[in-house]
Amino acid sequence: MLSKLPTNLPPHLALKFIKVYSNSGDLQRARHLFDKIPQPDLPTWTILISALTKHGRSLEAIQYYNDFRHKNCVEPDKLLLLSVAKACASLRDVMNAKRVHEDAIRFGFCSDVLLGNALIDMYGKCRCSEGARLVFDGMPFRDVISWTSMASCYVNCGLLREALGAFRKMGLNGERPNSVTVSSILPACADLKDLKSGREVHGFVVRNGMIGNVFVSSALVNMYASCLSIRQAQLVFDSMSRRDTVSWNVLITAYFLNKECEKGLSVFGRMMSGGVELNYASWNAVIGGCMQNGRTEKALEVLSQMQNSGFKPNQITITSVLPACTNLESLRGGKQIHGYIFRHRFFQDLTTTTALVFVYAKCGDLELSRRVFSMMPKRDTVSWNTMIIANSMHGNGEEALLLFREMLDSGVRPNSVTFTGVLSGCSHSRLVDESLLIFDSMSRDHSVEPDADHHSCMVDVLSRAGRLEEAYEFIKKMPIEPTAGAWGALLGGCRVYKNVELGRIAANRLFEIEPDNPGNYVLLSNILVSAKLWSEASETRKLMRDRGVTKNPGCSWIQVRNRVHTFVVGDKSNDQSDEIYRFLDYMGEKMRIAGYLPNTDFVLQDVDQEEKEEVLCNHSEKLAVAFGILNLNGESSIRVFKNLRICGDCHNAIKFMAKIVGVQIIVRDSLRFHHFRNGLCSCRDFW
DNA sequence: CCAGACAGCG
Repeated sequence: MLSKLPTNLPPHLALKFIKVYSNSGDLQRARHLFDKIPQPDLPTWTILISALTKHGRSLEAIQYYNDFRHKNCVEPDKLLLLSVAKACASLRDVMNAKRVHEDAIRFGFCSDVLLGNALIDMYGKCRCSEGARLVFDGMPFRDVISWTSMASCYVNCGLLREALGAFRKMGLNGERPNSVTVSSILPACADLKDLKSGREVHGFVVRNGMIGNVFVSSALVNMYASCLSIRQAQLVFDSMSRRDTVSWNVLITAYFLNKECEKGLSVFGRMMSGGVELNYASWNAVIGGCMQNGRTEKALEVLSQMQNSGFKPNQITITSVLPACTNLESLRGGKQIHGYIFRHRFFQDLTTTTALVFVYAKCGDLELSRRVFSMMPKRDTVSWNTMIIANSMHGNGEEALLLFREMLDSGVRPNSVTFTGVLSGCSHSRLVDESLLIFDSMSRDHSVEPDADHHSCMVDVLSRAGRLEEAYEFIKKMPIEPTAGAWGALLGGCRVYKNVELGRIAANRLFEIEPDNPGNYVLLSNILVSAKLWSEASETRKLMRDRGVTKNPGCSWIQVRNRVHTFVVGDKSNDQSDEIYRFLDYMGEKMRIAGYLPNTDFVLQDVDQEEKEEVLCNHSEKLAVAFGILNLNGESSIRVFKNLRICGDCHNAIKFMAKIVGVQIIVRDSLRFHHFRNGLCSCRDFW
């Protein structure tokens, strides 16, 4: 067909045909015809470029615009620049945005409000507030749209206070905000959780009769929800005369955000039975909401419901349910979703890939985590943080530190999470001097003020290095109130280095701050027992009992093939229990020969020595490890998960087991990962 | 020429 088109048309006819084709959306023909014209005139360029933009073919529009700039001596007109500005906005193409801006200045369109507004909007979509400001400040006249575009640009750039400032200032400059302004500004109040400003805007909305606008009222519901004023959110929703899918989605999100899962689910139910059209955001809001509230099983149930309704999980769905694979510690599930991500080419997306990096790390497979990270085309603060934290969890402080330096070199700015990650990595690897340097540089070089967690990390660094007095001094000199994290770090150090005196001080503070945490009583009791202060140890346990605090039952689990097998202390409920105990007996003998001595300090019950040793053999982590070894199936490593900190005797015993059996044993306890290999643990015995 | 909801890190 194309070949049959007339060629060598006179210009006025070519323009006519290009116009017809462009308007009917047949851009293939329009382009074909255009490309044959040796010297297209301005109206022809404009027609083609604006048609391309209008039909979402922004990349082509920009290509033609650059052609136009290169080979043309014709000046662009306003309409042409407007179209290209729009194309740049939709592609967030800052480089070409600047060219359009340049041309607008060069050809004297600076004083045009319409084009100026379009340029502000373009810069806003490109997240370039400096550019937008330049245009805005240079405008001789500004209207509501100029102000709204500027405020909207600030919101896009995360400059929320500036956005609110623009909203307030425009009134002083004689421009009255319209409903678009209001719905641009409310998300800023929401993100800032600034209920006061939000109410102020709400008042403005009521006074100006904008409440009937569905954009405005949905934004109000969202604002109240973000500020955790769920009743207000519901009231606004109830008062709405007209509601669309987004209004409902916002209300669903509101309840999940306020931790009211059942209400969120029931709103979703009412939405479905009321015949309101569902979209991806509706499903994702429910699935994501369940995930955020720890309702993993429910999330997966809604996921299959979603698929049954003909919605294929999209990038956001996948990113929301990925953490389910860490909640269940299901590496296999993670790999399945990885396949899905790969097949659907969700790989370019930073958020999705970052979530995957984290899932692999949390499932215990740091190698896979590294591999996904290394394939990421670009990385932002969160993705670097994730990889740093992954290494810290696995006890690779040196690598965490290297990644941190690499992150700085690549020009990505660290935030407070970055430092928590690096510092905790340092503490696990005993990198004391390095972490002191980094701690000092936080505020000075990176304008991140150390918070309570960072201080706790430093106490941990010093405590694990055995510098307990220094750690205590550090706590005493802290500019902020020491948290349970700080005292807990000191107490942990006291356990490792058997320091009774400081252990008592730390524990007594902890008994005040978090009287219900059983771990603190257990730790102090362990310290006292190892110092042979039996009566004081039993006093501690009595204190715990008197306060009605009970030790959380320890439990360990391991996934073999598709099933998760769970063990508690002395568990005999597993199908292979007999085999497990026989194996542990046999192992015990071999371990003793290799030099293993049971450490009964970790037994809390008042029983005699022989019984104590027996109780040790029963610990859930030992049972799970034994089960794993018995079901290796040719794998060279096993992964065990435990809900509490690993017991010291088990830690020692597993080192022997890993050496004797010749496998890698990975145990994730409540704090970190331990990689046991060849008689050693990656934590270098500072668990 | 200006507006909304759903996703990642301790």
